[in-house]
Amino acid sequence: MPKRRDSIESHARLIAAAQREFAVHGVNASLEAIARDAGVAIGTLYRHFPTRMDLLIAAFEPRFQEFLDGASSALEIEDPWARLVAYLENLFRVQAGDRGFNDFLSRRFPSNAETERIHDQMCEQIDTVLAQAQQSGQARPDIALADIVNLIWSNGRMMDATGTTAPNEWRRHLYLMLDAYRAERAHPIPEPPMTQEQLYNAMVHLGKAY
Amino acid sequence: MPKRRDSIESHARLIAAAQREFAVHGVNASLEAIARDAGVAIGTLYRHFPTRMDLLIAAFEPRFQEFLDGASSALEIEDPWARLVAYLENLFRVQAGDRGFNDFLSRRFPSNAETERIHDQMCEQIDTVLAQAQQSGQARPDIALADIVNLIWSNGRMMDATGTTAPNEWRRHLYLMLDAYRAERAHPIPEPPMTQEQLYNAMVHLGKAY
DNA sequence: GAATAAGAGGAGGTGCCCCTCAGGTTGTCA
DNA sequence: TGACAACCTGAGGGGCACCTCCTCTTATTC
Repeated sequence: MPKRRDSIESHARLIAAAQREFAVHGVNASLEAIARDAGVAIGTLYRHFPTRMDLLIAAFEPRFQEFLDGASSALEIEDPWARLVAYLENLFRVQAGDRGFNDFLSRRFPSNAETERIHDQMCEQIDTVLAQAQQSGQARPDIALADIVNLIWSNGRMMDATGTTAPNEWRRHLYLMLDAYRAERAHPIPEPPMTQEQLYNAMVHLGKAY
Repeated sequence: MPKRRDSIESHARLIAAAQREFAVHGVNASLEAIARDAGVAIGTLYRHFPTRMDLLIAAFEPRFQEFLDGASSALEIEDPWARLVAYLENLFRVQAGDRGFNDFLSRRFPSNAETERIHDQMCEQIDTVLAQAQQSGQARPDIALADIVNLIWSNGRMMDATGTTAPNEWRRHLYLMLDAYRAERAHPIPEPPMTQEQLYNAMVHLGKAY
């Protein structure tokens, strides 16, 4: 918590700039560009946020809250299928147009306990909502968490391509995929889903940008 | 067409190295890394391939042939749905494990007439195969070329994440999506597909790497 | 209003990449 | 075998990004 007035201001400007830059360029956005955008020197950025992760967490905290609020509402829905749909719609809505937040949800950062906790929590929640829809016979039994994460990944790539020109395309993609998830439309899938371990490693691997 | 023996050899080594590097790092792979991998100096690379695009075309030519051969076989299948499935399975099989070729198919390079022709041809083919499966009542009528391209994009991101650790995951994803494409008991999708123009722009935009 | 500690600035070292070009090398052909 | 054109090399300039650290500035406090 900084004390000096100018320090507080720099802090706020940096967070705002980071949100803008991460939203457009993803979590690997240039820190120098963020400092420029905030109107402060690069040294000031590093004074406030020694690592990229510090800045990421500060920038996405409100967005993650937004996600949690929406998730709570969704989880109150009675019907398991409708609950799954609402949960996923909320999950993707908060990502829409924010390339960085999608990156953030797509990956794992093993060296950071705080984000690991967030991800564990989210994965567990998705797992539960999905399992309930499967138990009710509405969702096909042969899909898994990994398939949902795959959908998150796809969404990121769609943003890379469409930028801001097709801002609702995520919703089309989601509803199309939901039709694939329905039990009554299911046909056998020739490959098993990724194991938990494969999924985890893949989410980490995504961080080693290529 | 180079004449000197050493030149021919350099040429071949460069193409081989480019195939390896593009496969792992995508079409933006470092040209210096390719030269290193080929065991030639960077100047030699530029002598043989003045632009990145020249190298891309040389590197992917055989892979594209492979695709065309598989596509021909698929197109001979009688049943329109089975034809669509075979066509897509071939399309994704040739991309599997080659991040660069996926990039190549995912994008448009408006400044290069040769690749534009290739892409036009491919889009037209997909459009036809899809339309036939729709006319036969097997594929739902509310999907379009853009949805298939979306699947190509998704595939690329899956490769980013899984690398070589889950080499058959593309097949799972494809078959899941095929279930979404089936006409029987399809549910309405709340958003329209991208227009041809939006799709084209998105494919170009993907090139402006972020 | 002066002292001070916290903050801001930004030059500069390092690393990676793009691309060019001057000068040395070598395969080929007469 | 000698001459030459084609070829190869790699240093180096320009860009961008990361990150550090020394210097200067300034809000605050007494």
